[in-house]
Amino acid sequence: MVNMTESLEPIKNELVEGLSGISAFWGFPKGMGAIFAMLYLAPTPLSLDELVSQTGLTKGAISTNVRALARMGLIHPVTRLGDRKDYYEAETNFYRSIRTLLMERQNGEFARAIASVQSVLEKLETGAGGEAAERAFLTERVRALNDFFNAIDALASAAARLDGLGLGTVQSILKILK
Amino acid sequence: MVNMTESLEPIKNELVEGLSGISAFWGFPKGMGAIFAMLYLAPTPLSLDELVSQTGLTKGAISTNVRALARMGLIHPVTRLGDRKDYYEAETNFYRSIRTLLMERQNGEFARAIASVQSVLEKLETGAGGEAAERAFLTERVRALNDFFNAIDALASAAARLDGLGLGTVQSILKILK
DNA sequence: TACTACGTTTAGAATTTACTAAACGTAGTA
DNA sequence: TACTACGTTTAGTAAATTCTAAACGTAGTA
Repeated sequence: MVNMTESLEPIKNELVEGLSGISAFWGFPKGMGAIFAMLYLAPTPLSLDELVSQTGLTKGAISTNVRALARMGLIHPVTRLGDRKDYYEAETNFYRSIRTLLMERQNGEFARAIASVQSVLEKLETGAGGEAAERAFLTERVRALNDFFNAIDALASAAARLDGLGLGTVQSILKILK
Repeated sequence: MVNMTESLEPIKNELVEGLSGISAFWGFPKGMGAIFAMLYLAPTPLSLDELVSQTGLTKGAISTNVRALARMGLIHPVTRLGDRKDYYEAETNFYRSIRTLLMERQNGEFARAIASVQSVLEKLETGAGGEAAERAFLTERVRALNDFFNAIDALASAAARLDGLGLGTVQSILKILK
């Protein structure tokens, strides 16, 4: 008799390709999406070598992408006593990952960008000079932008703190507010 | 006497660079961020040629990026009677833009990716074959993923419908839920 | 010490991206 | 009709990205 387990392979592959596409859409490497998908669909943590054989990427690529995914909190390293291999498992709480990603902004390029908005706002609010009406207009616009970033941040924090925000929760929020 | 209005220029430039950085961080062209920033800081709609002179990009680049920004709902074309030029102004409700961007997914690559998750879920729920335990595991994981996408979508809809979701609103939500 | 089994880093290739410069299409105007 | 003023498209280019292949570093083991 044929091993019936095999009938799930094509379904897995379909999802791997789907997540690769989503990854690419958001500007991440396609391989990164594939790696995450493999881990997300694996019932048990996978080693780097298992990822190599299942994704077709080389060790180097896996190594790099896996580190990036871990920095974003989308996967977690797992070490086993007496086993030199590193294993990885997928984070299943996506909201927590979003939060991690937003925290990550405290370093790097994104951080300086956000900080620059904040700093521009302060300069506009405290400084003098420039034509009054234009200054007021700019201040208002920059303030709105700054508020937006803060709101997103707060919302992501909230979602992570609630350990996820299901469809039901979102619908409750809607009901309360409308 | 020197024109004092000029003292606002460096502040504008700082923000333009900040938004360019944010744009790049999210995987969009830097120039796209710059164009949006110019429009967002302009008290009145700007023409394509004004954008050319203010950003230093060429007409072609502006034309392309402006179209992409409009598709995402981050800017809007403005036409004036008896004026052949096209003008553009920035959308100031960012939540509405997010919503537009998520609607945009109904075409293109992202659409097919999201649809594939949905379709995989259906196959898993209705189909047979494969080992029972593994099938159950996969179904659960894919269902969680699908729920996540739906929740994000619902939340973005809500925010757009409320015409924005300020810091205050987010804090109210938090209070209610915690 | 040498050997093995790992993960990481590097050099370079292939691909993709984001732009420029210039040709092009088109709608209004004389 | 030709002319002008615009936006769009195209061909080509420079730079960045993402990978491969292979060298490398290192920690355990004999």
